[in-house]
Amino acid sequence: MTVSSAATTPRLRFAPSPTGYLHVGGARTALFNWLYAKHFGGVFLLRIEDTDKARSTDESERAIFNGLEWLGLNWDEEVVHQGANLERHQRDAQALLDAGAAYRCFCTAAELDERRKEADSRKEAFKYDRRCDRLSADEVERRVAAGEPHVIRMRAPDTDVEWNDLVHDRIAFPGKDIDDFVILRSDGTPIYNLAVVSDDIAMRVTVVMRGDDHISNTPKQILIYRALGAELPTFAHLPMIHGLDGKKLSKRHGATAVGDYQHLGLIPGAMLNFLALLGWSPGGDREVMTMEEMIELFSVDGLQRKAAIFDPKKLEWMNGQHLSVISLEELEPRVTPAIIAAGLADVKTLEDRREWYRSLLDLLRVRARTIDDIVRQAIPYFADQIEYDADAVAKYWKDPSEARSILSATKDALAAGPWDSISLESALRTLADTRGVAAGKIFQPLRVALTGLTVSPGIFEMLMIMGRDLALHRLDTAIAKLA
RNA sequence: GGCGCUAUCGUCUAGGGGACUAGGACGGGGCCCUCUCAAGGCCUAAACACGGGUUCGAAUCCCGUUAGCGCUACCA
Repeated sequence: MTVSSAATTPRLRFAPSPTGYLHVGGARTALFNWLYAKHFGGVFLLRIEDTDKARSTDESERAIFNGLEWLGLNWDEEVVHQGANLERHQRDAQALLDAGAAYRCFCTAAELDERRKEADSRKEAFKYDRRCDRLSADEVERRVAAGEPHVIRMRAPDTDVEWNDLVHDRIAFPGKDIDDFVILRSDGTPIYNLAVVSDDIAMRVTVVMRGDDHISNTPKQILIYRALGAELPTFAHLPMIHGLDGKKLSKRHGATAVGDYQHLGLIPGAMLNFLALLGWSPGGDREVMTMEEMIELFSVDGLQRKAAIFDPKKLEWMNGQHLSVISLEELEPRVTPAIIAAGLADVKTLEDRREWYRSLLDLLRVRARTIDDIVRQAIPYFADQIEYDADAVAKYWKDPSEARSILSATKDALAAGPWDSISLESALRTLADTRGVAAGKIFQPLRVALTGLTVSPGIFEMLMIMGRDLALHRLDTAIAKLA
C-alpha cells in the first residue's frame, strides 16, 4: 500500500439518495463538505446514490441539483451516479470473495427472518451464525453450479475496529458486535456499504463527512477498505438536526426542504449562515458571516457533536440581517422575480426606473425579514389603487370630517412648496404648529392616506420615494373617500 | 434487548483545570431613540442533567447513573 503525501488535495463528496427533496439536514452536510473543501483548497464532489431503483426518481434528483445550485454549493467534476457503477461493485465483491474476505451465503431472506424473530423472542441480539461459511468448497461449488440463489457476505474478523473521527475523536466497536453483513444481494446488486466504499475509492475521496447516523456503518466500511487493500479516508460524523420538539426533523415540523425556504422568501446566504451555525461555531461571538468569511473561518475544531434543534425564528432573524447587509446588486435580482410574480410591476418598468427601484428596496429592506416582506411593503409604491386597512382607518381616521380637514390642509401644505424632504418636513411641522397639534396627528392620517396602513417607512422618505404626483393623487383619493 | 453517539440558559452556542459572579446570539420582558413599524442602543430573567472520583482547584479530566438520539435489512 502506498503512503500518500500529506500534500494530497482533499476530496470530499456529498452523496444524497434521490428519494425526496433536498432536506435542510442534507444541505447542511453538503455545506460542511463544501466548506472543508474550499477552506483546504480541496475538491467537492456530488454523487447520487440511486441504487434503490424503487425509491429513486428523476424529479428528486433535479430537486437536489436545484437546491444545491440555489444555495451556491457548486460541485467540481461530473456528477457520479452510483447506479452506473454496478459492474465495479460486482468486481469488488468478487475480489473480496477471491481474497477470502467474503463468502457465499445460501440462506434465504425468509429463513433469516425466521431466525431473527426467534432471537428476538428470546430477547437476544440476532447475529448471523455463519453456517454458510462452514459449507465445504465442494458443496458451495455444486450449489452455485446448480444456480442456487445466494448473497455474498463479508467475514467480519473478531478484532476491534476503531478510527479517529474528525468530530468525535476516537470511536471503537468491539469486533464481536460486527455481523457478517451482506455486501451483494442474490440478484447481484450491491448493498449500500459496498457501493459506498467502492465508489469512494474510485472517486479518490479522502474525507468522508456525513451524518452521524452512519457511525455504525463505518466499522463495516472500514473492513471493506482493508480487505480491498485501499487506504482509509478520514471520517467525520456530523450531528443530526432535530425539530423544536427534539425529534428528528420531519414533515411534521413544517418546512424541511431547502426549496420551501426559497419559496418562503429566504436568501441563500442567510440559509447557509444559519445552517452553518447549527452544528458549527467559528469560536467566540461571531454570527453573521458571508460565504467568504465562513470559508476562511471554517475548522473541524468548531464542529459540534450534539444534535441541534432547528429554530425557524433565528433563521428569520438571520435572513433579516443578511437582507440588510448585502449589496443592492445582490438584493435586486432576488426581489425582482417576486415583485413580478406578485403582479406589482413588469420587467420593463423596473428597468426604466432602476435607480428609483433600488432606492425603494434600500428603504424597505431594513424592516423586512423575508423577500416576501419586501414585496408586501412595496405594494403602495406600485399599485394604482390601495386598500385601506380597517384598523388603520378606525384608528387614524376616526372622525371622517376631522381627518378630511387634516388631509386637505396637508395636501395644500405639501403642494405649496418644493418636493424635497427638508421642505416637506418643515411644511408639515409648520402645519402642526399652526393647528396646535402634535406632529403625529398630521403624520399618521397621512400615512394611512398614502399606504392604507399604519406601518411604513418614515413619512418623508416615503413622500420622496413616491414622488409628488402619486403622493398628491393618494391624498385626493383619500379626501374624496372621506367626503 | 444489543451496540454506538450525545449531554452549558426555552433554542443556537463560547468555554478545552484557576481569567466563571459561566460570555454572546435568537426568542421573552423592560427602557431609550421616534411620525408608525422595523432597525439600532441599553438593561433584565434564564443554563454547566445527577452521583462519585482525580486535583490545592473542575463546566472543563475519569467512572457510573439517567435521559435523548442513532443503528441493529438481500434500505440508503
